[in-house]
This record gives sequence, C-alpha cells and structure tokens, in this order.
Amino acid sequence: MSSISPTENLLAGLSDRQREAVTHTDGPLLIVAGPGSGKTRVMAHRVAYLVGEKGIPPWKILAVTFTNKAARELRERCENLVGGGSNELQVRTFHGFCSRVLRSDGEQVGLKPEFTIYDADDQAKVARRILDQFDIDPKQFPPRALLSVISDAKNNMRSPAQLSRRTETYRDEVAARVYEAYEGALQRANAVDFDDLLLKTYQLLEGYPEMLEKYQERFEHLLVDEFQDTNALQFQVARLLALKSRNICVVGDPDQSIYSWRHADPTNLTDFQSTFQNAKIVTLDQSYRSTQIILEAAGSVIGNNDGRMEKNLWTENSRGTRITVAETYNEEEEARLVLEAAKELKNKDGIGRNEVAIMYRVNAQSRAFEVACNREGVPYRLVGGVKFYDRKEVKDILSFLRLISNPADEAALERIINVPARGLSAKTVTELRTLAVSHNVPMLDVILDVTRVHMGDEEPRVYHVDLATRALKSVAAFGDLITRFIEQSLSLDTNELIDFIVERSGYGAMLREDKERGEERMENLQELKASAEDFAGTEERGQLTDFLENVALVSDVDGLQGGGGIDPEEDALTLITLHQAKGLEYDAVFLVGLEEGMLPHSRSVDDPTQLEEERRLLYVGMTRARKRLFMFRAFQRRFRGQSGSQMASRFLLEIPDDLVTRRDIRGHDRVADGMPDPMWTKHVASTPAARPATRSAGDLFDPGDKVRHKAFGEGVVVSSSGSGADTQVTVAFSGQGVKRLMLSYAPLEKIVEEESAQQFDPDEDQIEVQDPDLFAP
DNA sequence: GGCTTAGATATTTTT
DNA sequence: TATCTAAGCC
Repeated sequence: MSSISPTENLLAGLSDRQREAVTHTDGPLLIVAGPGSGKTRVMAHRVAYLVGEKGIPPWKILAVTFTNKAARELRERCENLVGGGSNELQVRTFHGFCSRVLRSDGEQVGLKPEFTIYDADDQAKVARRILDQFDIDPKQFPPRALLSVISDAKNNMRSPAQLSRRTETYRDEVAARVYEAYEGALQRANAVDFDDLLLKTYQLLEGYPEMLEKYQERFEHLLVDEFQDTNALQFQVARLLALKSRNICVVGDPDQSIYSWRHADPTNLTDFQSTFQNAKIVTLDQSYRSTQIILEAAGSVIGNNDGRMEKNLWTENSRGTRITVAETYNEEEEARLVLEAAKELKNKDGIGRNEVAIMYRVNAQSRAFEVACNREGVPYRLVGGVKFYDRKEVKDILSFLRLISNPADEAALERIINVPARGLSAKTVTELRTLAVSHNVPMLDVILDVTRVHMGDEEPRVYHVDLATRALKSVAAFGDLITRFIEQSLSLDTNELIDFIVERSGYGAMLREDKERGEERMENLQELKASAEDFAGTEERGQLTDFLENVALVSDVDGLQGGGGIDPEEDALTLITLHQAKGLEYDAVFLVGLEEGMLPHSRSVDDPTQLEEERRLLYVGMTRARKRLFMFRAFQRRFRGQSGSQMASRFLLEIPDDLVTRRDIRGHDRVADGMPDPMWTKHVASTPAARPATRSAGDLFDPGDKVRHKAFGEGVVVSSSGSGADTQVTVAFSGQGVKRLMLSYAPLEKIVEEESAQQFDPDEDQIEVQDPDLFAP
C-alpha cells in the first residue's frame, strides 16, 4: 500500500472531466468518450475509487465489456490500482457474465449446468438439418438468412409463436417454422446459442423476482463499456441489474457504433437517459492520442452524419503532419507503396513496424499486403484469419469433449459420430435421429440402448431401431467408445482425456496416415492439450465444463498463436480490418481501399443509415492514428478474380484540402506537378475547355462520342477525366447502365464515322500518348 | 463410403 | 480468386 493518500494518488493525473467521471459514484452516469480520451483509464480509476475510497467490496462491482481483450485490459489496470482483493472484481464480457449466471441458476429457464454453447457452425448445422426434415430447399432459404431472422427475433425477445403471428411473407413463415424447430433442437441438446445466453439471462431476471433480487443485491455497482454497441437484450439485462441501486455507469461513443448489423442499437444511449432519469453526463472530448490535423480531418468526416450527439474533439498535442492521400494504379501497387512508406517511416521518422497498422474494410484485402510483405521480407501480423479453435481437427476433438460433458449435445455427436469413419452412414444416423426425435430423447440415449443390448444385456431394447445387423454393430461400437470416454472423464484431467480420445477414437491413427497435413494437425491437437493444462488439477467434470466454456467464449487465445502466429516481440506490421481495429492505436495508420464500393461498401451505398455506419467505420480507422495517417485508393482493383475500377470514396472529399498532401502513382506531389487530379475530379461531364492543352489519350474520348466495349457493347461517353494512362471514361451503355472505365485497361473502341476504330490493348500496362491523327477517317 | 469435380457464391463478426 | 456444397462416380 502506498504512503500517499490513496485518493490523492488516484486522482492525480486526471483531467477535471475525467475526475468528475471517476468520482460521481452515486446514481446513473453516462460517459461519452471520444477516441483517445482515456476511457479505460477512467473506468479503471473509477473502480479503484469505489474500492479504495468508497469502501465497496470488489466482488460487488461488475464491469462488462464486449471483448475478452477489453476485459483483460481493464482487469489488469484495476488490479494495478487496487492491489489486494481485486481478484474478486467481476470483470467479464456480457456473454461471459450471462453464461456464469445460467450455469448456476439456469435450471429455472430449462438449462442443465453442463449446457453447451453452440457456435455459428453448430447453428448452421442445426438449421440445415431442419430444412432437410421439412423438405425445404436450402438454396431458396439459405440457412444463414433464416438464422439471421431467428437472431433478430431473439434480440427482440420474440418467441417462435410470436414470430409466426406476425409473419408477412412466405419467407417469414418458413423462418417461424424453422425457429420453432430450432428451439426444440437446442432444448433437446441442452444447448444455447450466443443470443440465448443473453435472452435466457434476461428471462431469468425478468421472470423470477427472487433471482432478480439476488443479482441486484450482489452487484451494487455496474459499469458497461462500449455502450454504443450494446443490443436491446444487453441493455435490458444491464437495466434490470441496476434498477434497484441505480449505480450504473455506461461508457460509449455513438460515433464509433459500427456493429448495428449485429443488432447493436445506439439508441440505447438515449434510452439510457430516459430509463435512468437525471443521469449525469460527462463528455470526454480531449484526445490524448492523435495530432490536431488527424482529429480535424476525422471530425470533418464524421460531421457529415445527421442527428449526431455533437462533440468536438480537441487536443493539446502538436498540429502534426498532413494526412497523405495517395492513389495507386491497382491493389498491387497499393501494397507496394504502403510498404515503401512504412519503410520510410522507420528510417526517417523512427516509427517502427510495431507501431504501424494497415487497415481495410474486408478481409480479402489483406491478401495483396501479405503477398507484398512476403516478397519484400517484411514481417507482418495478420489479425483474424482462421482461428485456432475453428480448425477442423480441433473442432473434432472438442466435439468428443462436448459430448462427454453434455451427452445431449447433438451437434457434437453428429460431427464425430463417423469421424474417423466407423461404418455409420448418413442413413444410419438419420434413423437414429428420427427415433430420438420421436421419443424426445437425446440421440446418444438411443445409441447407448443399442450398445447395451449388443454387449449382452438380457433386457430387450427400449427403442425399436430399424437397422441392418452390420449397422447395429457399428452403432454399438461407437456407443461403447463414448461410454469409455465418459468413464475416463471422471478421473482424468482434461489434457489427459484429450490424449485418451485421440488414441482410442482412431483419430490419431487417421492423422498419422495423412502424409500431407497430418503432422501439422497433430501439432494443433498438442496445442489444444496444452491449453487444457491450465485447467488441470481441479475437479474433473467441473474442469471440463470450464474448459469448454472458455473455448466457446474466449476465441482470441493469445499464447495459442497457431498458424501465422508471430512472436509479439517481433517488429511486425499489423494487418487488420477496420472493425477489429476499434479500441487500438498506432503511431501510423494506413487506411487502404478508399474507393466507392469498398468503403463505403457496395452493400451499404443505397441505404443512408448504413452509409453513415460506413462513415463511422472510417472515423474509427482515422482516429486510431497517433502521428501519421495515410489514405490510399486504387484506380483499379481485382476483386473476386475480376478487375474493375471505381471512383474514389466519397468520404475522401469530406476531408478539407489543407489537411492533406496528395500523391500520385509515382509518389509525386500532384499539386506541385500541376496535374489535374482524377481523384478530386467530381463525377460530372467535363467541358472540352476544362481539359489540359496537351493532347493525350484521354482526349480521344469526348462526351458524346460513340464507343464500343467488348463486354458491354455500344455506348456513349458521358465524361472523361484525368489524362494519359490515368484517364477514366464514363460511358452510358445501352441496356447495361453507366460504367466507369479505366482507359488503359478497358477494351474500349471509339466508333468513328462508320467502322474505323482504335482498340487499346487491355494488357498494356502503360499507354503511350497516341497521335490523334491516327483516328482520322 | 469416400473421392473428384462442377457450380454457385461472395461485408464487417467483439461473443 | 477461393471456398463451399451437392452431385456424380468408382
């Protein structure tokens, strides 16, 4: 314990606003925290203040975050401030907290304590099976889409019956039927999906007053992080917990709400204020992170969103360097130039690779950067990618564990019933399943019934299984295998159990057969074993459930790096999606792919609401940067094997010119070169007079000219912009709509008089300035 | 029962 | 381009 007064110590380095947020401990509090305003710091100090100054026991404080990473970080910072006893502090993710509640009190809502948490894969499998049963064509009703309707329903707290009552289309009706069957399947499997964790917790608190009281008594203070990304259910759970004490503190930034597609509902911020009347509002708008220029630019972009909770970020940091906006030819060059710039940052500005991130809208964009990094020998860290627990072999062995822990877990059973192959065909499995469904018992019960008789039990079978002797034999063998596993699970630590399963199930033998990837897969299983060792030593069945819960809820396993894992110490560039970048910061940030269709994403452009979310996404990206920000755009991009060219992102036009340095393909300052800048050329017809005097290929296409394109047929030029190789031509094709084409790539013919025309070679990289006379009749 | 192949399909994904 | 699924074949 420090000799200085704890409070003095705690509040010392805080701004007035931050201090206000930390010390307002009675009643509801809303902290609107801009990027880089020190919100984690405030939350940690608040907890420390509650414990140290207000004498609240740590176990009576519940802090909920969205990610495990955020939870870990907050916990660590609290522990540093609070010291002893802080390990009883409840810092959890929403789902982690709910899971905890349901493990101890879930019986009330129909859950046994060993319930399984189904992941997206399991859900899809359940849905597909139901479609099969109902004889619904999965092409017409993709399982994903149905699951999304189900998820919507759950998030609106609607039961299958309620959903079916408000169906409007045939699709809704199908969804309602599938929903009902889906719920039945999960119920039978003693399983929940992620939405259920929240929904069932809500139902528990809402429907059982003694439960509500218990948890309200337990948690005197509640903190909720990233409040702008909470969904309706999460808000309801938080609301119920805090209804009595009213000691609830939520922290969020509506401008960083980027998960509405996952039911996040930013109106929770206003709902919060009406639910908890007289909530104090503290706005943290001083950034300790970014330069003035970066903040100004980000501010002017986000300023284009309507109905915002106005908030002007400011900083005492230096003005900083202008934002570099660069345009490249294609994604390859984009990658090359980004790496070049990163190298320069390292050499000239002393910004190491660890402090540099490349951020993009969609995962597929990482590819060009990976290729370039590999070619140049630049180490990189790819965030995301195939997760360790998503690997096939890991999932397979986990399914054995799940089945052992929860014998009703049907998704697990079906995954491994015939892996490795043990003579249980799809037909056999269907027979077993049908029987199980009709008797409303877990499939494993039927299997074990067959096994029992097969092993010589005199008593006749309970279920009438209509299968050939050979199949029955296979079923019995499998049942026997699982029985042994369950027996072993009572005395073995989970890591030992994994060994036992791998060997006895034949999985190990199967991997040893596989010359190509077997070794690698076996190594992954060794890693799985290693991760289970952390849980060893406690009561066996409990440790198995804990381990499985951890696997289900804690997807980002650090220490379990798997493939592509890079030593955290290594000086490597970070490749990351904009979504994943939330909450992180780097000295230098490269935002790439700033084109219409990419950012904003093409699926968002015709919905103003979604468009605003795209803008927030860019805002999040921009505000990750401490010192330097680069924004890249490619003229042409290969996407799904096809290349096409897009206009520059509209968002680029929202950044004031005086905050920006523009560079062209060759890295030249465009303005200095006196070149017209296609990126800033608005998409309107240019008058001949506005074009540069120099004759170039671009001038060959004037508005009104007739042209022919290999794929699109004949059309009329609407406008052209840029010059030389950079020329873009907009053409209205009959029946094909208006297309924007890169002259140097588009196989575009000009129709002069009758048939005389010039064809540009689409494979030519650079187009030479053509003599216009060539086109004379 | 498992392998090969054609055909379709394609944001973001904290849990 | 890559990835997945269903169907087709041995």
